[in-house]
Amino acid sequence: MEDMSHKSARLDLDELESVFAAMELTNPESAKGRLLTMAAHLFKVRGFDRTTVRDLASAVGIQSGSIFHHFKNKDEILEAVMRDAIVYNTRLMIEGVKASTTLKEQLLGLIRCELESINGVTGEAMNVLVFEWRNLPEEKQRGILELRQYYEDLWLSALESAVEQGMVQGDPFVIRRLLAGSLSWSSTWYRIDGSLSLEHLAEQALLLILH
Amino acid sequence: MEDMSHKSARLDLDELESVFAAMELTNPESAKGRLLTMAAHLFKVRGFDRTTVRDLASAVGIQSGSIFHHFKNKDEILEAVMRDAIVYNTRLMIEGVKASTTLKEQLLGLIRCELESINGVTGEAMNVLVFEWRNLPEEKQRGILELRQYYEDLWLSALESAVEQGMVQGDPFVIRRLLAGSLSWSSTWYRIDGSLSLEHLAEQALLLILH
DNA sequence: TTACAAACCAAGCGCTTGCTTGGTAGGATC
DNA sequence: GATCCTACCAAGCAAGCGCTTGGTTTGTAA
Repeated sequence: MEDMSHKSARLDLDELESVFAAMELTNPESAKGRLLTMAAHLFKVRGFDRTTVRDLASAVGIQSGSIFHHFKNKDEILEAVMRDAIVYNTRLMIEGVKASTTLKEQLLGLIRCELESINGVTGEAMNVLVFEWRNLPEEKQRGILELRQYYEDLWLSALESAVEQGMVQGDPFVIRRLLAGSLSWSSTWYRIDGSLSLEHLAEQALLLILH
Repeated sequence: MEDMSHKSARLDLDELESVFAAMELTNPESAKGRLLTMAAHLFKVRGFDRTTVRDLASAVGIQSGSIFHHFKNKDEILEAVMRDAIVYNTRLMIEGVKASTTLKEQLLGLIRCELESINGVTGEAMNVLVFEWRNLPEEKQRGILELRQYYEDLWLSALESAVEQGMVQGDPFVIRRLLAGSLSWSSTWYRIDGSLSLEHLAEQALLLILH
């Protein structure tokens, strides 16, 4: 049995770094990297279930059976996409928080980071993380949730400070959920090359929580 | 060719009423109604693709082939769930708007209505509408979008008034999208029988847009 | 040159899927 | 009491699915 005296099995920065080192999503040099990028793309536009291993294989120019040289099964591809998406963006968030001096700046930084993660280069993978969650087997969900915790803790501690200082009204947990919905949902309507800049959108989103 | 001089083919209240009369989702008397309720349930918890017609059939106690006496194919079940969910909740919204006197009250009413639609009795069907959208064939998406327009127009006109009066800051369209994300997403974390009442959540959500 | 592993191919197996078919039970209508 | 219609069953087909298998190519390093 595991020690359950802690609320959750937190992972520290070192662990995060080691997982980061194994990330392949953004590496177009390796076959596995290309497979993951294309998987993120197809999983986003068609959904996980409607994407067959034959679709994925022919999209990267190999035979369907060859996929299973790189991944044990289809679920593991989904897991890898999600894991890499989280790890990559958690690193960006940590850097963003470090770089900001005021609390307001920090909140805006977090919002901008999250908007970029879901509408920028890793957008397809993050979309898969958000909208294909149910397709991940439960045991693998737990592992991904653990990775996500680091990320969510950054948000909660920032919001707690903001509430203490009277910048934000309400329960930090509820506010985080409401805001998370707004930001995740942006991928369904926001176009990064449209007339609304991501910076303006981030400021509008910051207005939601500030009082 | 249709007349395309109008931005969208708006449907009026009479049409809405006639579609409403054919709604079966909430009718446990008819076999079709029970089928739709169970479909909404299964589509929500497993997703459309992972719900087989055999699952659905055995859940209502008939043979899998018998489903196709009521629906031409599986897609039409999804469409019917979505259509009934929209029509039912649009009616509630119209009544809510009529009943409110002040603008603030109207906004709170719209928020409460949307929260109830997605977390209350029609919650499973509304969840299917929001999260299984991609699984609906494109031609059917257009029909459902048309139904949704009435509903979205209610929101936009209320927000436009609010911006004019200085109650709300920003572009009504963007604000509506951000808020729609918050409210839709609530189904993933909010429990209607938990410690946070739906009324309190609605007030917290209203705080997001008010300034 | 040989040795070896990683990357991939060609073929197809076993299973599940949406859906079809031909038929039956039971109630309403004339 | 014959006719008809709605709601269903029992059986199964064709297609598509994830994944396996045994073998071949390709790159690397001794």
